[in-house]
Amino acid sequence: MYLEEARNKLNRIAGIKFSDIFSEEQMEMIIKNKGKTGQLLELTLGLNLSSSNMDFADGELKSNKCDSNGKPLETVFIKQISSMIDDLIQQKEFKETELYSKISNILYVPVCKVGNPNNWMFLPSIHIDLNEPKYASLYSIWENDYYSICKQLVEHIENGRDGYIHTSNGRHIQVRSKDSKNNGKYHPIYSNTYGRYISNKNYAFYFKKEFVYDIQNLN
DNA sequence: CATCTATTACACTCTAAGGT
DNA sequence: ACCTTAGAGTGTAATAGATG
Repeated sequence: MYLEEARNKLNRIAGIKFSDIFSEEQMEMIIKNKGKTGQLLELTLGLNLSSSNMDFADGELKSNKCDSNGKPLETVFIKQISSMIDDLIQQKEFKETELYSKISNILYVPVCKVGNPNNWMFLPSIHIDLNEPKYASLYSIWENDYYSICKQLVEHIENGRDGYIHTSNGRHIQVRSKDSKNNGKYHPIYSNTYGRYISNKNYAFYFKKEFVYDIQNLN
């Protein structure tokens, strides 16, 4: 499915409260399972859940918790970094990274989660196509963020007191820890470049709230 | 310096994919 | 067929930072 098709579908259900879109059973899952809303959105748009890198044939779906005005209440998760850690350490060309392909064409969907889950709703989406002239400023921010973060990670590894990576920030993009325990253990990241573990747990790319504020101002 | 707010690190659930 | 891992989604406690 292409992003545009999903955008049309989404905008037909934007503003309708969840209890009028989802079944009682689905509503129960939304309350119990913290990650369910994004998955139900994918299913409602006609996507299949998968762990492939991209949601659409030509782009990515990103939903985020916000208030009734669309003000973001959380950072936006992008992807884990363990699979591309050596690309980051070696500062691979931004346009050739999995990160770029993931964020170069985004359908951003704010999800208003105020009060009773029955009254939650999707808000109108924002389509961010980095090739559009109006988003040229975003491209340079993200490119700068990417190389800045790469350098910060290397700095942590080579000169930090523990030799491990730590939270690294750009203007819009951030790398910070994101992992869970399995049998009491995290999932450390191993670097082939250094031939050793460079973290004690997994880390991920996130968009900071500034990203949302900026794309809202551009629209 | 006490209190409020934002950020950071960690926690949790589910699914697909891949190995045995 | 079963188990493990990675990746998608989130929530929240504790800390750091801002503010009166």
